[in-house]
Amino acid sequence: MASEPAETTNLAAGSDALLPSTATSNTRQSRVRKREDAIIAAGRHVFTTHGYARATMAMIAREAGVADGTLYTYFENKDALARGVIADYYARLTATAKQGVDNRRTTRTRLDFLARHHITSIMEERGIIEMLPVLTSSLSDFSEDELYGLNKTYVAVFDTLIRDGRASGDIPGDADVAVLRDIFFGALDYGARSSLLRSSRKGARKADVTRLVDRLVGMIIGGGASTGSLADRLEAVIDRVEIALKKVDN
Amino acid sequence: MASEPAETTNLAAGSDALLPSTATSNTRQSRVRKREDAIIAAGRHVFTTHGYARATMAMIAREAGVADGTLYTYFENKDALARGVIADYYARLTATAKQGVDNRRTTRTRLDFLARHHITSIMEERGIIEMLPVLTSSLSDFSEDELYGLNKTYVAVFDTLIRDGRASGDIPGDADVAVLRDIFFGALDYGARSSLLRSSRKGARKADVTRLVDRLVGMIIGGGASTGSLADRLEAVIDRVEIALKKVDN
DNA sequence: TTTGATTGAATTACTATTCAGTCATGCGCG
DNA sequence: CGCGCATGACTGAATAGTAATTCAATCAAA
Repeated sequence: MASEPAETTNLAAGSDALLPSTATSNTRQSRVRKREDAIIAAGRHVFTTHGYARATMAMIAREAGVADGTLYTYFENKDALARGVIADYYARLTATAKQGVDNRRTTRTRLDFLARHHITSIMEERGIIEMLPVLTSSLSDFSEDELYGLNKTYVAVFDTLIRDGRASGDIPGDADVAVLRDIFFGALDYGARSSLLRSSRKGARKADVTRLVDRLVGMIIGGGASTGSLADRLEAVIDRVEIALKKVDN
Repeated sequence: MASEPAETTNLAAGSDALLPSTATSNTRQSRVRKREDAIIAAGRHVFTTHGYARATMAMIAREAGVADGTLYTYFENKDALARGVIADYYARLTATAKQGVDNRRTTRTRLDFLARHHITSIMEERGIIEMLPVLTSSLSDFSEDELYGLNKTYVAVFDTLIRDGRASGDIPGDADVAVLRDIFFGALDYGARSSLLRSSRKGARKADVTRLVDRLVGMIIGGGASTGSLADRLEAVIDRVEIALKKVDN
């Protein structure tokens, strides 16, 4: 946990974002914080493997090494605990995404990184994301929910990337950023799910990811798979005419 | 329910796919079937509005107009009932998708229809789809699950469309169909969710859908988002030529 | 009359949550 | 310096509420 390669994509556990992480400190405060971390880590694991409904407070307590009741001094209830887990997840996801993007130069490598980073994280902790609908349903004013804000902050990394890419001329077109966002994250989320279902071997999954990311990035950077030059499109049209004419011959 | 416009996109309720629907028949068999339909309809409504966890068997029974215990003569348990609802949903979704595609000529209009059809259905009955993760988690061999098969049959409509489009030269490139599928359905699912959260007005949501679908179809067909270009006009001409040729064939 | 569907009150299971009691820490005071 | 108390953390058995599920009794069609 101490010497983390700065460039890695995965979201190692534990939220040591704040405080100077004095590993030796043993004050009351620090122990409380450690415990909170342990509970969140346990929650992440249990929720990820069992899903919100099947996960029980008892499981989480046991895994965190505390009594059932202790959970309630840290989180008001199961719902709040799950939200805590998600908040921690988003915090790490956003931080590593930002960092990775800042470390690259070109729009293409940045986009490529962000795509891989997202789909990889999703695949590793799919269960976390799947709790979102359960927690937010029956919430008419979702825009006031903290989770909405966390997600917004996260996707802002993408939005900024697109705007910068446009400003520098790397990304053609002027489609609504929201549309590109839907396509980008939607494809990655769906791709993560289907790859996990389809391929059991890790190597196969990696290939799935590469294929999808390459195509997706190409579509966004290239303004469409076949850049849509007039000549290209005319050629496609000519092909169709020829095929149609063939029918006439028969 | 009797005189349904053939061209509509929405998935009217009730699964009258099979049997000649003798509205007057009053045999034991027919009443049993009617009751099953009522239960599925009630389940669909309750699950959609409350989500799997908050929906109770009592609610569904009340809404279906039967006693709690009756549900168990039709479905083994809550899980099976939810699966029944999903199966019915997929059956209708697939049927209307196929029908709509078959009713159009060009690859572009077919793809456009399929995209709108999908996102519209999702937006209307989002809760149904969100039950999937809950029901399938803890299922290591998902590929053996019936729901997997239903989904596969549904997306096959897209796969066929892409292959046909390629054969006729409408769709350039030779990227893995699975990749296009991830992008297509992923973007639509994600777009449905974010539009529902973002826009409360129905008109705004409609605009969201149009923007996303146009862009997405453009990306796959390769035409880009631009409209009214020379190429578009040529394509329109070709459509007319093809239709004219059909008439010649007859 | 038989047979299968239907009923809904009773049962069962499960778990989130509470709380009275225990414990440990760190601080103030002798 | 060391002692004991006040404070807050921690414990886990008991509670409480919720629904899923069962089943003996009833009903209605064939």
